[in-house]
Amino acid sequence: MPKNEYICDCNAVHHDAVQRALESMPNDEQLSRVANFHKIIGDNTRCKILFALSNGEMCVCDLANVLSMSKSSISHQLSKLREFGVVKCRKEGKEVYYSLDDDHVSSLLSLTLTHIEHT
Amino acid sequence: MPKNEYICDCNAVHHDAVQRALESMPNDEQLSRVANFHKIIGDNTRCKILFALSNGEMCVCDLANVLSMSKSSISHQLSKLREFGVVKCRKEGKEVYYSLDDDHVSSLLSLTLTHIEHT
DNA sequence: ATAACAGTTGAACAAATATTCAACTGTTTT
DNA sequence: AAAACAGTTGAATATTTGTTCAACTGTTAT
Repeated sequence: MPKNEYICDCNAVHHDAVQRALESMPNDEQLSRVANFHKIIGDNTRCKILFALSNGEMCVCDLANVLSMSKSSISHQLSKLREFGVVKCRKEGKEVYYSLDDDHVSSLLSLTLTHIEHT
Repeated sequence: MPKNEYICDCNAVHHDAVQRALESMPNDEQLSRVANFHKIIGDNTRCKILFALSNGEMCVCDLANVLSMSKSSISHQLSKLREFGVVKCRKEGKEVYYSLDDDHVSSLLSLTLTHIEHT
């Protein structure tokens, strides 16, 4: 990459390091998915929902009471979580039961929790 | 928890499930830290910075070129990443070299990447 | 000393996001 | 059939968050 193609006006560029980083960089699609995955977990409300669901399935009403929030608000967040494949749901009569779609998420949360603990 | 203490107006509450969720729920402080940790990674720009740094330290200018963004923007994000203990920096003359503060982050990223891959 | 440079910072602006509210499904009960 | 209920949805509002811009710090070179 010739110097004049750089965005930056400075001379302090370490060409080899830049090159290496560019080569090993995941593509845009992968990068967005990684970022979005963390973004979806990176919210207090959704985090709380996920911790609650790690004990087993719950209906919207249960979650509303656990989080002390409106059903509407919970429902909005649940639909986001479902959109990203983090939770799934099953309907039974008037109620809808939500549960974690993936053990990965649950184990990731407890991993993060223990990591946060000793920092 | 008596029924009249519930936020929600509905009768469909599963008291035992709600109770269990409340008992196992991490406290507010822990929860915020877990959520914030994921939030800090859950952004395209910061994610890209972290992937770049997983190859070794880089100065602000290098990162600006890798990401094709302004030094200012990169610097703002770096200060956030540093605030949360994800990266650290070392000064050498006019330049400032950033690196990952914790192997945990790097391994978390590649873990997420592989998880995202087969979904 | 002065100029050039790498990086930082705060304010301003723009974009993304969370919650509320009200209206709406679809299911069950009377 | 009508009423009651669990949950969903879209629009509106409020808040958070990312980038830009311009001014600034501190270091090195002239």
